[in-house]
Amino acid sequence: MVQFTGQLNNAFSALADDTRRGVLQRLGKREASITELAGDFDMTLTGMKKHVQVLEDAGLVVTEKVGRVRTCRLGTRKLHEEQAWIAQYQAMLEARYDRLEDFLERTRGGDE
Amino acid sequence: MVQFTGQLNNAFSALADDTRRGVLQRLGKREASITELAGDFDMTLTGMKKHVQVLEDAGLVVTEKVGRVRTCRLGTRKLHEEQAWIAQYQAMLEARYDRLEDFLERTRGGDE
DNA sequence: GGTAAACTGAACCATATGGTTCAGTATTGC
DNA sequence: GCAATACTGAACCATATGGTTCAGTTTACC
Repeated sequence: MVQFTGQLNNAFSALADDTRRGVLQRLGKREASITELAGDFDMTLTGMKKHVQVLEDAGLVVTEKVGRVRTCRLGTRKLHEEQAWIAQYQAMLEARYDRLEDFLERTRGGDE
Repeated sequence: MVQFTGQLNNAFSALADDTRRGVLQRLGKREASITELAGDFDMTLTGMKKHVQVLEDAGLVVTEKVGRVRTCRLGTRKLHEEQAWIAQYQAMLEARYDRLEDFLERTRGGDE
């Protein structure tokens, strides 16, 4: 099996934070510098830089420094694996529910 | 707006760990005691207890103690909000892509 | 050439996380 | 009643997280 788990860990933990989810939505509207993002989320440059770093490590954001400003944009990661994991989990829940239904059906048949 | 963000934080951070995702899949097959889970994941009882606590706080697992054994089962949380967040993010990416396409289309028309 | 802007890195801080051990407590079964 | 089982709680540990300040460095602009 490929090393999907590290990717899942990174992305899920990147998403487990208000500020970072906010930054993603903000970058959805328009690219932004660190300064802009720090302003929008009322945080120091250094603090925002760290969040951006986390998002970049998770592949959710790419940055490019030209001159003295670093521009942040949404990355290539589309959260397909994360979506797939959740979908598979839900399918499992469904299957369990079906088995329960089935069980109740058979039990009812036997009891009555 | 309702306080969805705390739920998202809890669930995403609960999912950002191999062991915990493993426990969820394990519990999908069959309910289990803390001892069983600790054995399956080669961890102390106390360690596993903490993971189960995190999952329980996120609503992904419910536990019930009868006699001296605490049985763990999958909870009621179906990750719909998390799935929705991801879907909305992907929709945003799509929309951006469409706008880009549109832009390129218009630019090409003007340039050629 | 000098000042301001934008970022960066190191250091620090408080708290959280993921694990352990150890010392209980409560239940079970002989 | 006693030993073993199953869990629990406190304490501890190392490292990570989310933030700060402060002291640079680089770039832009008058």
